[in-house]
Amino acid sequence: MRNNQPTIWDIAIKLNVSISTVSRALRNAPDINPDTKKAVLDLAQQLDYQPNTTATSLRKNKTNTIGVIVPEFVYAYFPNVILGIQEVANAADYKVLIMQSAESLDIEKHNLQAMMSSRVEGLILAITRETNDYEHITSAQRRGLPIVFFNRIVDELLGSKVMVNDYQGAFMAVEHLIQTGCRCIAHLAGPQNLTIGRNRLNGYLDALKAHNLPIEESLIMPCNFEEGKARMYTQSLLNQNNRPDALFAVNDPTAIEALICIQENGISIPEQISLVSFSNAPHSAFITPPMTSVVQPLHEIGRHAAELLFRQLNEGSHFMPETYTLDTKLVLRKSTRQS
Amino acid sequence: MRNNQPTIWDIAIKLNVSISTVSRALRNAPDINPDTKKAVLDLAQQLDYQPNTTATSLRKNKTNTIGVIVPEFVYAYFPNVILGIQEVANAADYKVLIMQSAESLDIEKHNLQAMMSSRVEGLILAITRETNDYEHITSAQRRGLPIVFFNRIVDELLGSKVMVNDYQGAFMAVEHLIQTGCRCIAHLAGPQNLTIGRNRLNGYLDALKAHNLPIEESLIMPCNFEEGKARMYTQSLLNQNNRPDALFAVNDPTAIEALICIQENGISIPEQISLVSFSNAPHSAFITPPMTSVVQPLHEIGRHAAELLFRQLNEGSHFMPETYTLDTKLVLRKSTRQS
DNA sequence: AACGTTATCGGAAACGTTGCCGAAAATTCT
DNA sequence: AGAATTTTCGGCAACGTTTCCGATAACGTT
Repeated sequence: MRNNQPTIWDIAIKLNVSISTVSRALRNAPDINPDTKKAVLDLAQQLDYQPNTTATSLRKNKTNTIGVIVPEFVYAYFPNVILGIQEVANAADYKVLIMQSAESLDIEKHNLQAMMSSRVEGLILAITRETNDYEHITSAQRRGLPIVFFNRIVDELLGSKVMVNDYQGAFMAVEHLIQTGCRCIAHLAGPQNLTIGRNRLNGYLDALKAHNLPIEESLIMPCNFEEGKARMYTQSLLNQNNRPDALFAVNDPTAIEALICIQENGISIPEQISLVSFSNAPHSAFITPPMTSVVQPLHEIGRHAAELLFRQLNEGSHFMPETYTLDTKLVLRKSTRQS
Repeated sequence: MRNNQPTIWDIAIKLNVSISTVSRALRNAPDINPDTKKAVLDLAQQLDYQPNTTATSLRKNKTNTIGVIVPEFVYAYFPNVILGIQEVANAADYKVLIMQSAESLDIEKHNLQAMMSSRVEGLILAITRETNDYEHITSAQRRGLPIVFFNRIVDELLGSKVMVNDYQGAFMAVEHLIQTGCRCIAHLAGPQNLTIGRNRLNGYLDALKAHNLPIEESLIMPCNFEEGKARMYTQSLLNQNNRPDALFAVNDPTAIEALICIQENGISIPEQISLVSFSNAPHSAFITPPMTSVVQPLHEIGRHAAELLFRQLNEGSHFMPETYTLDTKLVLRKSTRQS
């Protein structure tokens, strides 16, 4: 009932040749008579023959598949990166196996096992926010699995990495807030085990220092990408005696939560509080108000990650991991004041 | 360099048993000594053995993989549906192979071939807006590939289908516009070869009729999901002598384009023009102004599609295709007037 | 005419796994 | 004790493909 697809064997008996000959005809083998080759190709076309990739994979010990594991993809960030990945993978005739870890370490481990079991030739990985134990990852690497990391990056892990200039982006964002008159700037921060979280925090801190503004620990909120945290911390910031006049959010989901909270409190943006986000959700331009945002080149992140992975696949063991840092730019919209 | 993963053969020689015994131990075969089974499992664990799924697939003629082809996934709709699909697929221990057709028939055909070549056991498919030739699809079905359609549905194709109550949703939306005082309601329509386009148009038409409003052909714009069309047609609507006082958009991307165009023309929503969309992008609530929208249960669409597919896989040839229609609801926000 | 060369092909093993079948060993029954 | 049964295991073929190796036939060379 399934499995009614023709095989090279079907072609072989129908043409009264051996399966070796059919196989030779279907690839571009040299030692084959042009006539028999044509006959095979014609019949293959007529039967709509599709080579069984599982058989080919097994025989050649090569699956032509790369894996992608992301924490989620309901927000625009990861789908857009994946788009870039698929672009270069398809061009290289590779399939892409996509899995979601749902920000759960257990699911990430499980996904990684499934990837290993599927014998993906390489992996592009953004770890979960709760991944603080890397044994499953290093073990896969010891097995010889090339891994390219992006977005969620930790120093402890070796391998190629694609990141954006988080520090510079954060610095620009906060500097913009200062230049538009904000003096009490809070940061809704990301996980500090991830460079993305640390670098954005450092950009925030250094921008304050560069402009001789004091650093208040109480203005740095550990939202950690966790749903609901940003909303909670924003509320507590709004309740503080010296209410901040600006918020710098570590990413879009965090910023959206803050936005909702601020609006629920009837506080106007940007008159009373400025808000700047870090990401590039296409809808940033349409939310109320249009959000000033540090923009990342999402497709390029995906493309570069995939290209690094394929370089590693091709160059083999003497490939040295590379870290690619892409620039960000600050797009001014209506959630911050005019300078 | 790759392929350094242990096989059952490695386990077999190390324990001085046959590979059959190892195989029996690893699955839950009955005829095996508990002691040797334990020895095998222990060693497998120690070696971090992962079964080679390509070998298993080839041997069992079963890939434990389903395919998903969608036109795009940068907008929130498809990622959310895929989430639902992955949920039930993972629970059934199936992998999900995801491809994008980028609204291109050629790519869709190419993707379908790749799916066949990968021997996916079933497919969940939303065709492109330009798919008007179904030979590649029916041919796959004749081969025995179960296909479940969603979102982009045409009557000509047989198979299970998951849709939402487009007619009812459109009717509610337009009725709401009428009840809030709109009298000249335009429709930014979808492709008429798709039921999604036709049903939403029919809901629009019948709502007008039910309230004794005239139907103007010039108010029905064939945007057809094509990028830029909605913007262009909205502009031409705004230039008309009797400018419409409401727009009903066939989906979110279309509505967003209309929104931009309206705002660029300095026309206020909803005072001068009401706007209602059909979809459930999570950001609908945050755009300027928050958009009144016909909401679809995205996860449920994915879940039902996957469940229908698995039922077909399990029940085999005597499964009769089913069409599942999910209800929509109208969420009132600020892009339409208060009634 | 005998030889070497080339073009073209078939046989067979292999990739890692499963599952049937039969064999040996261990157990139970008479 | 011998027979019958059960438990446990190994051998082997198979899934569809690739690829090495050797065989055959046709050709050209002396």
